[in-house]
Amino acid sequence: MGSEAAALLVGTEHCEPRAALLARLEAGEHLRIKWGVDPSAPDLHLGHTVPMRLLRRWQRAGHTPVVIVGDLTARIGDPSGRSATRPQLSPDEVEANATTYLEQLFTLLDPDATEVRRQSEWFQGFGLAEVLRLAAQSTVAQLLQRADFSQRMAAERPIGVHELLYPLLQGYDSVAVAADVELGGTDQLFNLLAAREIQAAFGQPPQAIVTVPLLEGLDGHRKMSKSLGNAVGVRAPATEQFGQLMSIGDELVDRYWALLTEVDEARRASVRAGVAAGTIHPRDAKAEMARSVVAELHGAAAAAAAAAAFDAVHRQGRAPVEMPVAAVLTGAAQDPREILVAAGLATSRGAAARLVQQGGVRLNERRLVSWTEPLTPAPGSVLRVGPRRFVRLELRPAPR
RNA sequence: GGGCGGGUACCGAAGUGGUCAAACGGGGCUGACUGUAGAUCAGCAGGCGUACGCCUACAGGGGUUCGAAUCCUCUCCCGCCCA
Repeated sequence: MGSEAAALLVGTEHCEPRAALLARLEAGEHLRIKWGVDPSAPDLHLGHTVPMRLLRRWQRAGHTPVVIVGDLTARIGDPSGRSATRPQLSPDEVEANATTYLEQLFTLLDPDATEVRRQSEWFQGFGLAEVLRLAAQSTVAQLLQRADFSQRMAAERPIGVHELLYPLLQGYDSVAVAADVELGGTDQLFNLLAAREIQAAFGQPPQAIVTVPLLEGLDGHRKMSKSLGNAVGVRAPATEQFGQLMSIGDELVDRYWALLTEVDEARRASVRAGVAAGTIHPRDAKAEMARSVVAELHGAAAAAAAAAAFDAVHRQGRAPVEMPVAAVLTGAAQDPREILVAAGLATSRGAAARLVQQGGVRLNERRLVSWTEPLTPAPGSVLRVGPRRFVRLELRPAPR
């Protein structure tokens, strides 16, 4: 069925060569679809789940995801552009990262129907002669066409020689696993295309390539990235994810919904129309999106609970049911600053004093007006900083 | 090997002898407002001291000076150009 084949490409950006790929899919071929992961950092965010979700769709259609762990390139480290040199990781660190990475991946994919391969499998024994042979497949001019290279050249920023090699190494990965298709983010377009050349040079039929859009971060402008601080962690608690999703701008809601859930286009279209017509409040549309995204990761029940907790705190101004507990009380009068620091709500006494001065501290919902007066809070009192940081205070066990 | 330009707070980036705990932007935090942790507006933003103050900080060491992020010197690191 043509529509089934086409469904595998819904939501993708580039596809090359599209007609040929569709033909193979419609012919019922089972394809090996390659996806590379970078184990230089262990924590995944929602941006990573966009290709993961597409991979799952292909898997369910009977194709085989071939996940390549870039253990070798992660170990070398990548100074790309930044002034700070990225620390080189030890094999153990890379392995640990890879393990947590795969754990998270397999919350979406079926591990039994997934092939996991490591770059080191074929690069470990790679000799200089083979590196040179691989390098001979491309020219500097070709490699410099990659957008971020040419930009860095123009900006007189450094480009490591090994970075030039990355597209070639990734391309060789495709040779090693005989990929039929490779999936990647839009930023990977160049590397994916380069792999086609490498495969051809090694006598293999070139893979088809499919790219998915990059997810914007919570700021709505730059791509989601942990180092930019605009990411939602895959393993973050449901309440935190929900709150973060509720913080995005309205214009981002439908895009997140489309990229991060399997909610069908009809439902999204009707919500879009409702918002446009004024019959659906934009806030409610966003909440529905947030709920379905969180449900993907934590289940529907957890998502509903997160939504309820969010409403309680932010719409009704009530304290959450669950909050961290800090055993900091001595039973005697204490400097409010000490309590704030001990409860982890301030990093220093000076910072604590500032918070009080700015009117950001409440004890049992009564605003503190001065930090000079010692307090004797009863055990169980709730200390609150700002709109959403709550800590329950308890007596400290007597030191002995 | 030679020439030139750099290394400043979470990030980017000003500052080139005192008025620098260091402009400005981003990020963060607080407040007001609100439909939210969004937008907008206002404020805060090294540590210790309730204050005059002290300590630590502008890659690292040494020095000049009453006084240095700013000048000299050595070291380390980075970029560009020439070879």
